[in-house]
Amino acid sequence: MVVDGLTDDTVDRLFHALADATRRDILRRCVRGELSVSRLAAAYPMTFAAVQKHVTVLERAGLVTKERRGREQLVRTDPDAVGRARRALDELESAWRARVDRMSGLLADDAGRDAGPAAPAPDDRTRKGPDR
Amino acid sequence: MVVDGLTDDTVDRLFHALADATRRDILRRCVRGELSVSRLAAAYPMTFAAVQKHVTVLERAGLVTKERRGREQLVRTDPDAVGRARRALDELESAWRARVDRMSGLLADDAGRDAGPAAPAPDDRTRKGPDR
DNA sequence: CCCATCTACAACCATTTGGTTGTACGTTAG
DNA sequence: CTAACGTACAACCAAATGGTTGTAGATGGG
Repeated sequence: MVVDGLTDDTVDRLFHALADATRRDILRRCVRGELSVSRLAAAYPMTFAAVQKHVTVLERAGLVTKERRGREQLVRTDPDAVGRARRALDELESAWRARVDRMSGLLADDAGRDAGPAAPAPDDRTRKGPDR
Repeated sequence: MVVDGLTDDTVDRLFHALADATRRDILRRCVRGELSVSRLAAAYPMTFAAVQKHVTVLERAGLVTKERRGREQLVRTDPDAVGRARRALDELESAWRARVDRMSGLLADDAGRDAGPAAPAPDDRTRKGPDR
């Protein structure tokens, strides 16, 4: 399942990184000027190491970049990253809108609707999506 | 951290549900006409129970609704759900754009830039985001 | 009625996650 | 040089995740 140059794994990491309030907060904080990890860590009720891990997750998702300055490591959110998240969402939504539009046509003959599924999902057991 | 009526928990569940290729695939499949869970399960190399769990995750994230028809349970993706995901992303991005714009002003006096952080993150240790 | 189908749910297991502590290493300030 | 700071990383732990099997309750077809 690769659509727009975004691998399944990429999207997995992206959404997984976003699925945590602390990490989302780090993202918000690190756009208002890059912060060192230790300064960041001081803002949360957890250890430096824990925050460090969160930053790593964000980094592997491509949401954030680290840049060393002297002894500290500055974290900055990647502005393009949100774009990538949005594209992943768009990729999902495009399937949406197309089928929904097509469906609205099918909904016209509402009589035969409870005879069976509107679209018989033509031979879908061809082992498509999940490559995990 | 509640901004647009979207709780942290809500957003957590939303993104977590999206952070799995199988679940995203289920979403794509269930917009082209609602499918029963068993029919859905036949499309994946895993047990019915496993797929059932995935559907539950999607349901608790509000991405999908189940509707009983006879002995089968039809799964349909909620069209508004993507909107909610997008809003969550927007909420993140708005912080972005605002600060980035403000930052571009600060970047003008590039001389003093390596003396310290551009924005001193004014008293950020006020215990904001993470309620986990 | 009986049987096959679809669903629900509990119990279990391996792996991952999110957190901790502890140790080691480079860098800067005094 | 030495001490303090910022970081990296390993080891460990509890809880959640993603999967399995097994059992049991509704429902529809013959």
